[in-house]
Amino acid sequence: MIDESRLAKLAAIRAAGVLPYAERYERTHTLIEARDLAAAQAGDQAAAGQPVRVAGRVLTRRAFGKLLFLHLQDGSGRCQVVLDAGVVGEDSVARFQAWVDLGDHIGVEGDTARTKKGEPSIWARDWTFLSKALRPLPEKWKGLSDGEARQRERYLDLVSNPGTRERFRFRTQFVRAMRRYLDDHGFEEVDTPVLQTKVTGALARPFRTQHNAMDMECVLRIAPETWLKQCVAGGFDRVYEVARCFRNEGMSPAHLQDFTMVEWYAAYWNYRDNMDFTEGLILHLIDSLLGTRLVQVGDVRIDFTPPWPRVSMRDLILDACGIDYATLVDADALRAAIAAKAIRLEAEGLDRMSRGNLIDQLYKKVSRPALVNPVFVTDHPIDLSPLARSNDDDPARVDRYQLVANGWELINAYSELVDPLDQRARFEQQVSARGAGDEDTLPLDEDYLRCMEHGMPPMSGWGMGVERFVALLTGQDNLREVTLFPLLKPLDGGPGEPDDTAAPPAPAADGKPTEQAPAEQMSTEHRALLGAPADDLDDAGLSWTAARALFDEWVTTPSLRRQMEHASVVMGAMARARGANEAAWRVLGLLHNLDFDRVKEPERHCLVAAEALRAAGLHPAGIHAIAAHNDKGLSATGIRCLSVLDHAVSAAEAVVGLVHASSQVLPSKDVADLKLKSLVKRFHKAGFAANVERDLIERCAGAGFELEAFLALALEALQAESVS
RNA sequence: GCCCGCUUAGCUCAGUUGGUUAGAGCAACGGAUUCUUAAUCCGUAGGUCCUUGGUUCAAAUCCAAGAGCGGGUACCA
Repeated sequence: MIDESRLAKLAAIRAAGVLPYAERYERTHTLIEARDLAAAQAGDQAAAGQPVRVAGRVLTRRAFGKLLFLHLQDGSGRCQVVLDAGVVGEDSVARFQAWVDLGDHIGVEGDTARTKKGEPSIWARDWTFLSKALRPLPEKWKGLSDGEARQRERYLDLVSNPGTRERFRFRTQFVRAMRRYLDDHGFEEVDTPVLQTKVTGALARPFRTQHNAMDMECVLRIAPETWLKQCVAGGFDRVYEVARCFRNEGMSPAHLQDFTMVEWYAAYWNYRDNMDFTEGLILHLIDSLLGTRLVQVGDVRIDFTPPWPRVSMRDLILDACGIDYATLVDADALRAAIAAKAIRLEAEGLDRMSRGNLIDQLYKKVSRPALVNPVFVTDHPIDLSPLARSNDDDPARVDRYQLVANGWELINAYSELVDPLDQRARFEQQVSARGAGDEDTLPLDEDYLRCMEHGMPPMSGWGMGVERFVALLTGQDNLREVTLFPLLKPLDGGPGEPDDTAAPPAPAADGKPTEQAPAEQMSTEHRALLGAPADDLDDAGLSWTAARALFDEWVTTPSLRRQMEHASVVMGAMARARGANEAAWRVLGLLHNLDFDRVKEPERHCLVAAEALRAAGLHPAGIHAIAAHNDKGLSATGIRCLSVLDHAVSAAEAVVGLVHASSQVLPSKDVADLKLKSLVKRFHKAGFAANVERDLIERCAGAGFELEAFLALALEALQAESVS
């Protein structure tokens, strides 16, 4: 809800000739710099201060009539500002009281000094209005605590909860420090594709999307792995990427669908070199950013003191439950051993599960939850690692490790598989596993194989979930707490909180306000199809050329083509008269009867077109406007003529028929000879051109035109068109 | 996907066994105040109790369905 009193203040500011939204403000100090200057002074405001210019958001205010204390906050932190009528003048203080609300931004020019009570402050000599806030800040003491609000309106969380600000600052510093460390150790940062044609680099389900121009389905990457290894093949000996990845899978506190992974690869290293380097990197990050190797997450204390144990998965499981999977060579034997130990795995489809998956499930059940302090879990079974190098002594396992802490997998690393024949065999095994019903397998990647066939150096690398690590180091148990704007379902404009982006419904032709049809009256597909009404469009979503091409493809009957072209002309004139987007309005006019040649039934007319127009990219509100001109035929869908644009399309399409009919009865049959007076007369003569729907023409009122003015506008536009 | 929980003023929260006109603090508005820092004091205004339907003489409260969010679990690496 926009605050009425704030709007009134905004108006008062404007009325006084002051810009409520300033263009810029020259700062000399951040608030913390200014505060530190003041703090360094003697404890008395009489002491000569430093002149400063600062700016920030007004967070608190304590007014004593002629003396006013406030706290400003900028990116550095907070500082108290004192507005003393004896210094800035009584007018200035009064203006502040009348104009400034908590949440506004102001600039302050003054001198640093302490107050009588010793608070480091800035004594204003002048202040400047910088930006008016129309909505209030959250509670000033307790901040914003509602979890959903904190995610939906993260800016409020950031403004009012210092802990949130610090956490996201930490994330920035973490990534920055990691980049610096990698840069300092000979790594080069690259960017590889997010939009790709093949699922590659990990075992996960992708998000799918459509590439229109190339007419093909694409996927968003689940990992940058194979691209980075191709970089190494190309001669980047050490390479890394801070890679946004997308996995279309279940949500949980430890899984995001849209997350950041850092991956690096180093030529000539194996996974043991990798572990050594990783221990150094992580300790560097922790030491430089936290200053302690003890991290508290909830009740759990995690100790990063090195060296971190390196334990094979086989030993971990053996220790935890006495099962040695190395002696159990097939899935059934392992299943029997698990059953014999009365261990209950909760996963589904256990009886069909492969040996590798069973080992993985067993590890997750009996071992991983107990791993609190960092551990390198090494030597995974080969089944689950199609891109990792198999062990030279034991081909059933791979040279791989995961860094685990707090029960979370933080890093996944291996000696990379660079043998193209082995890699091809692994891919083929994946493909046959898929054939056997395992959905999450890697498809054969011929491009990647080809690269490997050209020769890759031995190498090792890893991927780290940035959110997981940052969450761990900031003591959070949910990754959303370290994601600035996590994905949330949109709220439809509920009562008291209307959708700010939707245009208000325009008055109907009779001048009474209309209401949007109840959503439940529309079928789901129609609702999706028709979109929300709008009074104007910033962008039709479809160029004139593209619209013309559709028009040529769909509309063949000459009279219909003429009618639609004329409607476009009238729409253009209406847009000009209203100062609306002429190009967009013309497109709507040209396309409004797109499917009329193909669809004759009134209850389907416009629906077929709507589908095609949506596919072509036309703005949903434009589709709504076009469909609304047949709202009688489409009444079952619940669509109604609501916005200015809706009314405009109806009026334009109908008036064209009246003008045409009127000009046809003239001796010359030329629209140039048609007089407005006669057009008006024929409008009111019901028998004349009876199938021209007069009530549609009257919808011009809903687009802001008097009837007669609208007829004049349409006539003039069509006459101008016919001469040109 | 399934199970459980939460949703009351812009924010933070009360609200008894179903019972008068749904309350408080902050924020807002009016007033007092030249050293406050969660300022204080006096006064005013602010509500679709998430939505819809039901039970009842009576619903924020009970029931049902739906929405959003959270937690668990499964799928999934």
